[in-house]
Amino acid sequence: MPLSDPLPKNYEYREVEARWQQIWKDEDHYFQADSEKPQFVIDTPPPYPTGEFHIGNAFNWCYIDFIARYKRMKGYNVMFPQGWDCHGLPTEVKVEETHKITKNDVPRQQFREMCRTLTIGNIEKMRASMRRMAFSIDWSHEYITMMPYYYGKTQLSFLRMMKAGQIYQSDHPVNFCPRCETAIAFAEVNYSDRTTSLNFFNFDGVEIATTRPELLAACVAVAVHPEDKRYAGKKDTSLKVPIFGHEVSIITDEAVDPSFGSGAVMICTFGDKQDVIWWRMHNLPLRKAIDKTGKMTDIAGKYAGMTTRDCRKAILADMEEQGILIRQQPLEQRVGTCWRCKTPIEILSENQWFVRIPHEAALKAAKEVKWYPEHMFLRMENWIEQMEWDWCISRQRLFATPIPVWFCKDCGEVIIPEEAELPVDPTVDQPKKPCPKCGGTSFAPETDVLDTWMDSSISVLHVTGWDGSQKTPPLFPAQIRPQGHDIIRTWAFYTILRAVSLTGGKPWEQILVNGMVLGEDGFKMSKSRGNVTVPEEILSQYGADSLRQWAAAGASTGSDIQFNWNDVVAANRFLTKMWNISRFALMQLSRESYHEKAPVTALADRWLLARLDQTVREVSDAFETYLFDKGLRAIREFAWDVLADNYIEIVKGRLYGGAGRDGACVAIQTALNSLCRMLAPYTPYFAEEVWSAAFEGSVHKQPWVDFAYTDQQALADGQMLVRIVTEVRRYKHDKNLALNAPLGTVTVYTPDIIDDAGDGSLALNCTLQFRAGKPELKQIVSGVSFAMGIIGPALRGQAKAFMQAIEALPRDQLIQLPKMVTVGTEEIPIPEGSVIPQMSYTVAGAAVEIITAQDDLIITVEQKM
RNA sequence: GGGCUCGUGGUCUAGCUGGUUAUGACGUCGCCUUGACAUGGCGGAGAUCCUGAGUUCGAAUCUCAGCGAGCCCA
Repeated sequence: MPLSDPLPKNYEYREVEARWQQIWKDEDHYFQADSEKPQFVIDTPPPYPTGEFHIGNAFNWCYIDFIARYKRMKGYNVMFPQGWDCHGLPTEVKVEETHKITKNDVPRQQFREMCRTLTIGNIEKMRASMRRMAFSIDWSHEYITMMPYYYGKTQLSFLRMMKAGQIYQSDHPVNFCPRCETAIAFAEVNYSDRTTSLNFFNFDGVEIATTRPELLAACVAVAVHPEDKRYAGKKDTSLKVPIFGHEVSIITDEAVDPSFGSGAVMICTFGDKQDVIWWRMHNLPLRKAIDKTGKMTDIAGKYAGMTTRDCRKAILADMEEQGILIRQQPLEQRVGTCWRCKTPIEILSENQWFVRIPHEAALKAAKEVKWYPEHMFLRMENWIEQMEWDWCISRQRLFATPIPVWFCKDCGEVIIPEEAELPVDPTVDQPKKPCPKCGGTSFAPETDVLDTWMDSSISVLHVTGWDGSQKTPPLFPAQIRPQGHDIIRTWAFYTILRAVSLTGGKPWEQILVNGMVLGEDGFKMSKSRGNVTVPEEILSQYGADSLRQWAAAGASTGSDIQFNWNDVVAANRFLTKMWNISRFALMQLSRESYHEKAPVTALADRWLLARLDQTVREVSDAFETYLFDKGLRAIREFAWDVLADNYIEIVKGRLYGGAGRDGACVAIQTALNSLCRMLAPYTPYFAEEVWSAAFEGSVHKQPWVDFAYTDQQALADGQMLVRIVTEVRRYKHDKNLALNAPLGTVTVYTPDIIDDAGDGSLALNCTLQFRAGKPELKQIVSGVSFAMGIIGPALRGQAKAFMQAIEALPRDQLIQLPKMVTVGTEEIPIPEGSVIPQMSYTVAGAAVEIITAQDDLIITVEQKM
């Protein structure tokens, strides 16, 4: 064993972490294509390359890395790929800001190139943080969605689904962000509260309340409740729209709330989602009053060209002038906003591309996946069941995967490329053949691009080796998807949908859902709140291993986790403690040679190994079910409480003294070895540093701990030994004695005699003798306790009265319990073992002093005079 | 308005398939520099387990209602 150099006094995480980062090789974590081992493929989330790896990412990746490292040690062929979900609006916005341009100021291709350059730089920065965190990523399986090799697959998946009839083009109302000038999906709509004014006005004799007067030009009907007596007989009569003058009918619909305003509502195309429902149900005409840039269209007459805001003011002013504006009142409402730019969305009817939602198949696949924690499945179920519209996948932006389609200028036919031609950019490339329908040779490119989720929702297909040549990719399905609960309805759902549509099966066997990271104040981290902590700050103050422990132990799996410096500091202290334990262990093991195969016979040594056995099982179980907090707690308890505070203190004398030293050395060596392995997934730097000082090779190449040691007697007696030590410590403390002060003869009375191999005497600096049974002292009953586990089931409703009866008995009767007791008017038998008298003792003579007197443990001391 | 999750010492947190003295950390108080560690050891104080009702012999744990928080959705 390489034990020549003692460990330095302090654990310098800065030096250690930097050093191992240099020594470890990327290849150590590569997935081996030709391996015999069972595969464990992780469908890692591809983060958006903002340039900053934030604490939410760090938290998520810690979970992934715990799993990857554990599974490797368990003998799996692990793939921990790393993707980058590049496309999207934030990068476009950043480029516009940086270059002080708008997307239309430069050629399309040049703008996209600027986006790519920015993205590459951002990825570079984030990779550095991830390496510092010691994430065991397989960099040979990195993917960047903006690269041709990836977006070609996105396009291929588009064509396949289109050919299968799962993707279609349609004129349909969609959520539209006028600021981003693009359609967005429901998943991208957020809702926020705002106060607006509800305007009551005279609509050709009917009072109408509306929050959107600017949509008057788009009014296509007025609706009332069928039972509303105020409008009885008015059904199908027509009204003249004020200001604009076109005629609309009165229709009836159950969904109108008669108690809201006047009970009559104007239907416009489109003010909100309800308008869309009515529009479709009643087959109403379409009047587009707002265009894609949020300006009024020609049908708005003199208001054309105004923004919706200006138009609202102008129309309200005109209504007032005409004397038809009755009154206005404030109204709290929730308005849909674009999740990226917070602009209120409009619902516009535009020609867009859609993916059909296969509700049943998606739900079935979602059910087949094992969810951790289980209840997260409900979120998916609720989402799928309430989806009404298909998924709008076209976007009117630039930095995204192009939709691989042209239109024949002569006949309008949709032209698609051969799969072998992919990737294509229809705004650059041309179809290779004339139009199959009319033979035309001039084409218009589809300038719309794909929703970014179209890229990221095939991550699992990409990492499992999908290239379109096979129905099921070679490594499909992946074993696990780790992700946050915020993207269940997006990434998780879309991935299931795409896997079902393209392969017919579930994408992963398991999904592990982690919580959100909240700030120290318990609120979501946000710059405006000033409660943001970045991983780099934690890394530079306490190191990666401490941050990783916070992620593991800060909250149970699935719960949101509050960031907390205390936990990071505590994690750091644990490393210090563990370091000193390791130093002590290595010092002992190298101080003098010992027999590595020596039998372990002393009680303390057997107790340590039996407790280690328990710990190993607990930690292994925790990893199998992804309860990382539980695993780390078990390790800490074993290392700190069992090993350091009790075991080492108890056997120190034997380690220095000589006799029985071998067994202790074997026990310590075994414990240290196991601890390093169990810590390896949590604290890879620390575990490697200690392992390399004590053992051969890399801890990360070791198999998971395979240790079994069952010894019930040692567990019980060891625990008793710990109690004895604790009691004597307390006694010395109470007597203001130093803990190593000599104590004369201490006698321990327990039901069965304990053989501590002389450890107790050395540890407590006294002559410790063990006796079975009870001492010759004056016994008194100080109280009584009950075994509820016996009394409850045996006596049910009589339990309380029974206990009261027992407590009412004279205390001295409890030493020899009677067989029966009177409860109320009834004599009932006392169940075996149900009543436990609490004994205490007094000193008969002055010779001994009592340290403690409990039911099963009495300790006396005979002070040397 | 609906769904999900949660409410435990000053702070954060475990337990929550009902049954010893409710776990641990941070903080706090006292004692101790003992040959791994003062970034430590030992000991202590500190909890109406959000409120109310119910089920039960027994509730932090199960049920219902209320209050409050977070997330997701309408």
